[in-house]
Amino acid sequence: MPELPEVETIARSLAPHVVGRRIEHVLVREPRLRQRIARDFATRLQGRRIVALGRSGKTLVAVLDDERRWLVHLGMTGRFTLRGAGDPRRPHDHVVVGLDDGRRLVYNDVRRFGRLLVVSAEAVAAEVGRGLEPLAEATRPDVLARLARGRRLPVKALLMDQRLLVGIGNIYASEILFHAGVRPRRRAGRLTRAEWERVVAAMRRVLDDAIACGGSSISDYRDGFERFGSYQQRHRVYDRRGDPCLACGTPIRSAVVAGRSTFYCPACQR
DNA sequence: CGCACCCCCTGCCGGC
DNA sequence: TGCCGGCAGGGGGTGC
Repeated sequence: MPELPEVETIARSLAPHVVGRRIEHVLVREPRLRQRIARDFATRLQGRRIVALGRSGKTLVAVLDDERRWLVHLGMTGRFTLRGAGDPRRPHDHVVVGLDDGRRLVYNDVRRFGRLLVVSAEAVAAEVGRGLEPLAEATRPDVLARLARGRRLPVKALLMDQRLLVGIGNIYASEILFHAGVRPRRRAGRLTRAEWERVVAAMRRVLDDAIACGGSSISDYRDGFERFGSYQQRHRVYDRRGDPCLACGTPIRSAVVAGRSTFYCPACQR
């Protein structure tokens, strides 16, 4: 579930509280995530100080004082939250990281699709992918048009391909294409220059607005202090099948595109 | 190359 | 009320 805006919100909510803190103990209660947590995971964190907390694509990146990076990918249902010293343990708390102020960073994940690892700075790109950041200046319409040239896959699949563009998942792909007025099944290589301009503008606007709203809380997502986001209230198409388009009143349609449920307005999007 | 499937795992919801 | 199938925001793999 957590896409770029949710991961960004978690990083921003936690950074002021964890940057500068030293990791005093690490408890891996359940290592069997999608990728098993490495045996030396705890050792690599133990005693380190957190010098920065940010995001790359959908991955949380904590910079450690030995230059290594602690990467946290939340999968579908992962939560990464800060708890007080006395807070009780909860079901699906898989990793607990105790800080030197007595608080704990907790990785909780019902479905265990997440991923936690500690790698060297140089290895980060290989682990999180080398795709373009949607909000970076360099991610311009002509750049996406070039990546899409000659490709027959649906534009929605291209937006979600983390090898090309990082951070956009199933919710925001549908929302971005609505704002751009482009149907999700359009062949990526056949979008016009003007359409790429609209897609890039929509991408920035939707992701910026979603970050400003603290992300979308559909069911599991909460920020680093378990607060809800509110961007779900601004969704124009996601999970609105059959409801009237907020722009023109036409019922929103759904379809499966690239294996994922997809929502669009047949009138506003062409 | 693109996609249709399968997998990972648990919880929830709607239908019967 | 209770059971069961289908579905869920993530990614990765295989085979056609």
